[in-house]
Amino acid sequence: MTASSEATTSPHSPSLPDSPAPILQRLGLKATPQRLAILGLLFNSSLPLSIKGISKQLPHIDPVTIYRNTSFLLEKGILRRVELRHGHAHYEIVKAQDHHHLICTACARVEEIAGCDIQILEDTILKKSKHFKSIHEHALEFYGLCKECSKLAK
Amino acid sequence: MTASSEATTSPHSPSLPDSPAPILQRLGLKATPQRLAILGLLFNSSLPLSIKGISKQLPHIDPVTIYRNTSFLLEKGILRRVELRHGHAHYEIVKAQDHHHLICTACARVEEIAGCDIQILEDTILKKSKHFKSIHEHALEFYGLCKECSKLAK
DNA sequence: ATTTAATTGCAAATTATTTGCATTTAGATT
DNA sequence: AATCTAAATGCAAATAATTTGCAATTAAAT
Repeated sequence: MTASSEATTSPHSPSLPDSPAPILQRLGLKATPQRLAILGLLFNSSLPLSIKGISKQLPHIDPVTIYRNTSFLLEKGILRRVELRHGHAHYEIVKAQDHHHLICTACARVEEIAGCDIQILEDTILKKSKHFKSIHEHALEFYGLCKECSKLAK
Repeated sequence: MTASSEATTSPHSPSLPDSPAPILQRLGLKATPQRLAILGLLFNSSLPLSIKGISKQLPHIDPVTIYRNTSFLLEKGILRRVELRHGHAHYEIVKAQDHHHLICTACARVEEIAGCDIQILEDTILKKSKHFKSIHEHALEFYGLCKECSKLAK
């Protein structure tokens, strides 16, 4: 209960991850090899990963452990769940700079879109809303065809 | 095959639904009572419905039939699938004017946000993209707290 | 070295969704 | 109106994603 949180960490907003181990410490989570491996993988991935994707690269870790860790890290705000319409969840590290994705609806290609100006809309939306008080997150994905699939068109 | 499509319908884009029966005819689909009921329900709903939501209001229709019809109508562009993070799909009629949703992450409240200017971003995004040729759809949802849940805050 | 709560792995349950197949039926044809 | 046929339905069973229970293990505090 007496978490020695003497803030030796950087001064930016709550959970801007530096690297796996410090993150876990900061949250008071045990740095198990499984956790470090999962987080490490996500840190090095340029695109969101599915449970299976993680599982394939870390076959010695039980998928249940991956499920539990991802949803835990999701709650803690370290991970974000991305909807790619592939029939299962995908996760990525929450980075300082917000971004979105382009998803090919023909093949499974995903590309990151840098930058995001949506947040500036949020105040306006709330002003117009009848029932809502605050917005803490948004999801924006673009679905289309990648160049390759566009060529194979019919 | 000889669908008597003599365009008595309005002159706007491909599938802007008027009402259940005409839509089905236009697509060459049988107007079964089940289909009409499902479409009718969605037409009258101001918010996206889940399979269960539809099922509850139409208990005499087998859920499998609802699954099959929603995914069929989804492919045909009559319905859109909305991601509310409730653990299952939600569907709504595709209307002329694009819109988005506010979803309370504490209770399950959903509110519609009228209007959308995201499409004007699409060209810019494609110009910057390395692999993508076209965008035909986007999903934008805002997650936050509704006023009621905000009061019950902790 | 000891302790303990957190974490893991395995088995089994749950939930969402899909598929196979025999029966029914909307709508076209006569 | 009776007949025909492909499309659509309902039921049972399969699959896929995710969650839960519990005993065994382990990180990190003492």
